[in-house]
Amino acid sequence: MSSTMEPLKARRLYLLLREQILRGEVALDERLPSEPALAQEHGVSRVTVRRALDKLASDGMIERRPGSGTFVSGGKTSMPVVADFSNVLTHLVEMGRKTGVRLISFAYVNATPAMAEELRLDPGERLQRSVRVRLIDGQPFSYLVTHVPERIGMSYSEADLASTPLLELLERSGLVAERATQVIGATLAGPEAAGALDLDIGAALLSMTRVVFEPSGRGIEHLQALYRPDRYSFHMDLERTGADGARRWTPADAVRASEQNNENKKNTRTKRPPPQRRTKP
Amino acid sequence: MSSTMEPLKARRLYLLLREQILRGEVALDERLPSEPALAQEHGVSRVTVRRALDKLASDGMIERRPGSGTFVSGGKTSMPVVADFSNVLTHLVEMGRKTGVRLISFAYVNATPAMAEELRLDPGERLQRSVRVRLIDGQPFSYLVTHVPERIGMSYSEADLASTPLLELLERSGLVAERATQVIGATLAGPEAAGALDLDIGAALLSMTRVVFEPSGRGIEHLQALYRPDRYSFHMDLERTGADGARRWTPADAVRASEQNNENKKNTRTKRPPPQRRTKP
DNA sequence: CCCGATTGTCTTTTTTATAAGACATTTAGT
DNA sequence: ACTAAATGTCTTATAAAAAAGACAATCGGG
Repeated sequence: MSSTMEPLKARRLYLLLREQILRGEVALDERLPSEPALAQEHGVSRVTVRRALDKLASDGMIERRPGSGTFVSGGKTSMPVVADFSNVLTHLVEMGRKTGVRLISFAYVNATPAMAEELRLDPGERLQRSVRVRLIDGQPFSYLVTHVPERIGMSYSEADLASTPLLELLERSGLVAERATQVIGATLAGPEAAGALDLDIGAALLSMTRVVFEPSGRGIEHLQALYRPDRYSFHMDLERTGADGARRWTPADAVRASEQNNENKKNTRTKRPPPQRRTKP
Repeated sequence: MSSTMEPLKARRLYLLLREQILRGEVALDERLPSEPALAQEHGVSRVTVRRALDKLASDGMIERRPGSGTFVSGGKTSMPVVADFSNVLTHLVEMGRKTGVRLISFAYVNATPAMAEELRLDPGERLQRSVRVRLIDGQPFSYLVTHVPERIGMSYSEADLASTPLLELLERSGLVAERATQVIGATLAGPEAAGALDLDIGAALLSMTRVVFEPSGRGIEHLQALYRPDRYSFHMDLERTGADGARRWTPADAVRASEQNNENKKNTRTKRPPPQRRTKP
């Protein structure tokens, strides 16, 4: 299965160290082996080790102190902006108000066969296609490609799109969103998405595809969303209800945006999350 | 933000074409530009174009016909094994029965500070750490790293782990799982996960971190799961309930495993999904 | 204050990826 | 059967990444 397109050695080592750190195999604030040691251990040159460490440092995962060594610096400093889960979409609407939106492109296109099928429309039907980027604190965190049937898209303007969440626009114009399907997956960043999200090409992205239907069964919105996983993730709290025979997990809460953590590699000494644990009775 | 670790040209082109195909900018079964044309268009040599196309072909995204050209071959042939959403975990338990499990490693370790905090335990407490790979039809689709407090882990054997889902083992030994938190994100495959999941290093992975608590508030399971997004994804169907004033989206269904599609590059002519659309009334 | 070990920054050589082109093979159409 | 255009497979030259080593700058500890 592995093709000949082997990653470069530096990238390989980067991903290896990254995996170890994320998994906690190297504890927080612990010193990594020295560069010469890593070079020998992995059978590569020090230049290569250095490139891998450079990338880790720019990710904010390690901190390098000349003369002392390189140290693991708080891997997961994600702190929440919690929200309700039962209303995933509603939450997104509300969040749309707090965050900024950049409209990248806006046009009318013919539906591809695949798109038409997903929206339960006739193939070749005209669709309004818009590409937007959502920002939080001026930092992009999601890349959204939306397709809406032309006649529906006519009910709002291009300017509306840059300021108001789409679902709100749709309901405002009398449409009823009754059913929706969502698929959450992962993919690699292509040049477009990477550029819009200020990421390297080939970075990991959280993807969500959502199709919203009106009571008649016809689709009124097709959304392909790509998220920077370090700035956005899906959270849910579950509780077990019901007796032992018919036990169930019921959602209580979900979808939260992580406030970005790193971003500035030369910041004021990595703060690690407070221990805040509880002693046993 | 972009570091100096630029992807190679072949990889860059691969991700570019991949993005275009997934986004439907090149329709299904349509012919791509010829190799020389692509080379000129992107300012690279034909060898590089060729390497990018090789990778796309091994992903099953394109089909190359000597003398004719290269064609897009059904990008998303994912077909379901649907399940209920309200009981995400229950579903996983049931699915555990249908799929195979390979136990990769099994050991007792000291809790890292981060792990102890997530489980609300004392730092340094002994944990049972197990690494498993879940298979569906003999193909790996998830890589699971589980941490369980030692005394709890004692209640079952290593062999149990390879055959029975962990949550079932826990409840079988009298423990009550009352609360759980899940976080869904995305990450890049390191060497370990990539090897276990039969993927290239640097592939995109769906990640889920789950922590289960008993009524006392102490954690009894910490699961770090990595999924191959082409074989596993989270699905949910939502319905809008309630009146216009207090409209809500309520989940109806979720978590499904896609039956794998490609995998064998030399298979019996790519079958494309049946059109199966509906005509308007 | 010095010593040893570390990261930071060069240079030079070797290895690998890419570029450029020639030519064979397959296919669809005339 | 022939032709035009496509992929498949080479060869050789160039550009870029990696290896190997030297040396300076910084830090911590004895």
